[in-house]
Amino acid sequence: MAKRSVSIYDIAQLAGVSTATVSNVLNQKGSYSEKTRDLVLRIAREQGYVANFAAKSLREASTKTIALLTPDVSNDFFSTLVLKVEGLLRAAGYASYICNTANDDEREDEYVRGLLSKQVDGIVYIGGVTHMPVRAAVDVPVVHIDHVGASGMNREVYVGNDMAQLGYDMTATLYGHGCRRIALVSVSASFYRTAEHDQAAGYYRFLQDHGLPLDEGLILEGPHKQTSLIEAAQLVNECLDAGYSFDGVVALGDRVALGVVNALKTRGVAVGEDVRVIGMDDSIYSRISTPTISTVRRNTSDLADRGVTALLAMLGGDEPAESHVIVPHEVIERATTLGA
Amino acid sequence: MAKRSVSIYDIAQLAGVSTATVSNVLNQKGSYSEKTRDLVLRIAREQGYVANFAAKSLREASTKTIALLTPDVSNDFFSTLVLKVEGLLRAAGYASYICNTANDDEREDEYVRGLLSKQVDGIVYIGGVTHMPVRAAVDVPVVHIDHVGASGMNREVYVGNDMAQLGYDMTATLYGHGCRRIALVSVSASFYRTAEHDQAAGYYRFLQDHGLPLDEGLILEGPHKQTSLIEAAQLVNECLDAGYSFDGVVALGDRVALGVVNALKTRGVAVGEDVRVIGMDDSIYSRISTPTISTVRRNTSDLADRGVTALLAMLGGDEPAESHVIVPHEVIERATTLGA
DNA sequence: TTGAAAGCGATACCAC
DNA sequence: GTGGTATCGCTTTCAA
Repeated sequence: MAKRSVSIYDIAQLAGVSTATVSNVLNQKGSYSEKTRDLVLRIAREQGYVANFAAKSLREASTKTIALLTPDVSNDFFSTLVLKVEGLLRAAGYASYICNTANDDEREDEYVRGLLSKQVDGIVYIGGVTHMPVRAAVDVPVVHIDHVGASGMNREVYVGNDMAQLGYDMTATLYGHGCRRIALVSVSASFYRTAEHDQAAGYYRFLQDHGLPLDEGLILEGPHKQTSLIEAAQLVNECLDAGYSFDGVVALGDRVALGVVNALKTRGVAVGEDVRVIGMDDSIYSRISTPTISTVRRNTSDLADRGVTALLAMLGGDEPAESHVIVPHEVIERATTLGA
Repeated sequence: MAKRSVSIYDIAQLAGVSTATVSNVLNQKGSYSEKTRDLVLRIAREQGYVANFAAKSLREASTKTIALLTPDVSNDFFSTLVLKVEGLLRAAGYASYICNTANDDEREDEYVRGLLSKQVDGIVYIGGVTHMPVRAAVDVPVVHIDHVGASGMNREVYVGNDMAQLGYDMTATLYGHGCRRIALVSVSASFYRTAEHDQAAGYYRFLQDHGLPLDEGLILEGPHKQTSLIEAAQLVNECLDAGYSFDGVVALGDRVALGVVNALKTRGVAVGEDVRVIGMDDSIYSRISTPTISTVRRNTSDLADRGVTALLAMLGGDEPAESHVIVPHEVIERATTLGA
């Protein structure tokens, strides 16, 4: 089906030289006269020559391709990360193969198996949680960016944020504005499971450090059976209907935060005054909301950058500088904590 | 760098048979005894054999891979389409190679050239506008889904909506609610250039058909230099500040609509009552807004389905049933046209 | 500077 | 039912 294209052999024939010479010219390797170079190049252009990637890969046992495994490209945060990683890799001469695992273990296995057969030179996990079965068979360098899933392979690097500290800082921000009854809202289910646990741990630690009581009624966890937005709103309503009250909300995600804000607004609560809310990821949701939502920015450029740097080092045969890279985060205060 | 994997030859040695037999067993082709089959399969499994994709592709001059070219994966509508197309192709045994062109002609050229050398079996353009230079060299089947860019190749199919009719219907919806001074807001720039022109044409035609005057002051076009959201809000403010007035807004996109709604709300206009607004794409933006935004749903499942069906037909060597497929759209009325 | 030839891994034709 | 072998397009050594 694919184009029966002109091969290096055809070019050689037309130029009256050998395939070796053509290959040299095309790859700017070895030596050749200026005359042959011009001739070969001209003919190649005239014939519309395009190198056969399969042949090249077969011969070189390398595809100059990196697989990007992400649970959900339609997620704002992940897709930004994917795009940035792709850009950096492209600049380094690597193509990216984007794989959407939909957080489905089986699908991921299938992918990884396929990727191995496709001879990808490396793998970058972006976001989500992974199980490990197939991973054992992988012997290309692997980088995890904001991805949970220890495995203990040799050429492997983790890049991410300090999620516990992040949860701590979110809580601290609210506390700084005078909040003393702070709720935690998550619609985790399985998606970010472990990462969310870390954040929750930070929240718990802050409460403890500051002598605030831990009220089980203020820990709102949804099963993530519907849109985060709807579910978060529901959790808030159930909580308030049950007679609990709070003056601050740590929302694990901007979508969740938006749901919380909407629910509060509907109940006539002055968000940013009576109740302060902070979300996470600095996504579009936090910016389009009225009032605008305070959030935590995790530097995607940094995450991508550090991850790719480590990967390229490993691809070059070097040991990466660190196997665990922590990128700093930054609290962005907006109307839901600063008030009007 | 890539795994120095067990080859078919190794399996043959260990099983004491020829590579031909191993290949047959592995591909369930030709004939072989049950005994050899079990033996070969067992050894292959034991050795963790994975077929070398490059070798296979080289030999078969086909990669069972389809390239998906989209201008912007972070766009809600496109990414949904990409995901659906990918799913359908996977089910048909094809892998997808997702390429983000960022609507950059040069980058697209680079991609297409690369794809050809990678021997993709087909190309699916999803959204956006394309120029054509490199396309001339392509001789694999091409499908355009919601994509503008005629080329006139032989194996080529267009799948999309009737954008002019869509613009017409949007206007008609507002008209049906009594609107008579209807503005058109677009932040097009180059992105959907032609598609938006079609929609605008539908809007013009409706005005004409119903004897409404065309007021140049109500045609708001932004250069798309910033977020659609911000820009749309700005356009609305400028328009109103200039003394124009309107009772309906056709927004070419839900993000644009959201910007319009926000601007109006800020100015104290009762959206859905004094001014009615309709957007397009039925994206998350139209659903999270307060008030919820009326919109036009373009059936992504249908678009993906029709496109993939046509592609598979062409890959199978058949002529596709139609070269231009128009998928119906559907107006979804919400609070911004129905009122409270 | 240039070329002949081996070989990457898998497939498929054609004998046996 | 099974196996020898040419072949896909390219890179790379080694000689000339």
